[in-house]
Amino acid sequence: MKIAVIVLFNKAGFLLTLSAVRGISNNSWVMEVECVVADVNCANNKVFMYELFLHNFNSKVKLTEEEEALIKTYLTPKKLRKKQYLLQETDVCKFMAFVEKGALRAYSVDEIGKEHIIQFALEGWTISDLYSFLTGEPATYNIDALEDSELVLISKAAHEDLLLKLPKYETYFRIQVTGAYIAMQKRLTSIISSPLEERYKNLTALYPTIVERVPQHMIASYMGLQPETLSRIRRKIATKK
Amino acid sequence: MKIAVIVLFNKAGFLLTLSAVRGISNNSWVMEVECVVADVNCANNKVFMYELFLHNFNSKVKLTEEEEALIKTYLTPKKLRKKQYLLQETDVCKFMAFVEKGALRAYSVDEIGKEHIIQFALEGWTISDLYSFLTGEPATYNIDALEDSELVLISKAAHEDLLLKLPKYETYFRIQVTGAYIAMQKRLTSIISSPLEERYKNLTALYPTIVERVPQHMIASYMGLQPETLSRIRRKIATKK
DNA sequence: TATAAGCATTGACTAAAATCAATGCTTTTT
DNA sequence: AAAAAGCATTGATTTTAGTCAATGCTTATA
Repeated sequence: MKIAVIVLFNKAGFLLTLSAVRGISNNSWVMEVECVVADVNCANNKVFMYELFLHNFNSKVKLTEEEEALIKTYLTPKKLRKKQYLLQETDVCKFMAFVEKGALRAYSVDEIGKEHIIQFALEGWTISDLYSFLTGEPATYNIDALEDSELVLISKAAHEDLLLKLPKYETYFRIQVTGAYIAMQKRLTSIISSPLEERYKNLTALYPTIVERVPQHMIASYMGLQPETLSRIRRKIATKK
Repeated sequence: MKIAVIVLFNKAGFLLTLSAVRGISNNSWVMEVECVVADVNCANNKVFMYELFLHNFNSKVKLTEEEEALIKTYLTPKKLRKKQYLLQETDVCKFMAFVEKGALRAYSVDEIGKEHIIQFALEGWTISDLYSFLTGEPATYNIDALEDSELVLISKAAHEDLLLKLPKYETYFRIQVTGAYIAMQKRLTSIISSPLEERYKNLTALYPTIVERVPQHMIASYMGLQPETLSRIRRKIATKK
């Protein structure tokens, strides 16, 4: 006899339903449920192995098996449900987070309560409040999950230890930060020198997945615009074609 | 008998007058000229020793005397007169430049010929088109001198050699880039989240020397504004007090 | 020393983006 | 299944920044 445990969550990650069905027949409804069960198991129970992180690392600096094993001892896996915080303003940022799966954003909140998105992070990106992480000062950014996400965390202690013990880690980090610097410089150049229409086109060309997966008002925030303005720019582009 | 050679340059660095005075008396006019002569000699002939660069390096990673000597063999001194280019768009950026003395700017030029300043570099700062420098692609920025300047150049070959031979160089570079990244992230945050008045106040608070030494229309360009707009913001701030 | 170039400021006007308000649609929640 | 929340779009209006043109001042050039 098979037992299927049916577990349903809403998108924010709250448990909605929990029930068990015994003696499953082969009608289609139950077949579907079996699929869902498998999915849930996969997302919640399967040991998750830092695959993408290690792949990313190796593509920049090739590691031996022993080095990989060493690094793994410094990593912490973490799952975040949609809307959960990884970091809140005024807390000290204790981690750098590499995204194995999902999507996060970093944003600041101004005096009148408006959110301003400074960074998105999808699979393969790293997100953190680097200033707070490195100095121990309170964070000025909030970081939260836009989708259910799987992260690899590197703590401050791990970071410092790895810098000392594994020269390849310093190389990896150097390349990583340099790339982030160059990308941000391009973004800044685009902001101060390109008309809005160009900026939006560049963004969709450079990061199509972000534009697809993230709500449009967040793209507007990332561009420093009101959602209405971005909507009008999109219409302008669409009608021109 | 003393001989004073009188050499006068205009601000762009062109030689205006060259003459010699023999048998100098002690009246005040000639005394003044003697001072100028000393100054000119100092700026043009004195061997220049990477003092600030090495000081900056040591403040991040302490070097032994031998290591200092090694690094020096990789450095090239260079003087730039005001308005001279260090780098022109479409050329490949061959150097990172550390500013010992003077002031430079990096800027892009848009389709309608407008200049957009992406970075200033005063004493102690490093300036380059990092993307072009690291990839060998044509530069997208121009870099030129705002004042007569003294630079320490690090070539691509020197950079790569030092990364391999001197781990402390990698550490220095990593810290340098990380700092630049954090500073730029703050600038970007300010752009997308603060009203103009705040942005200008922040800029003067953070980099008073830049605001003092650089013409106002260049500050406007750095902020992504028209010169008239910055002028009006300054008046607004001034009248509020 | 006279002339020209560069720069900051101001005013009048135009263009662009923000704000306010309303609608229809989809997704979530109960 | 109904109600609520989130989201994108559109229109009308206000606010803000850009553009064009002129002036006075300082610095550079011939």
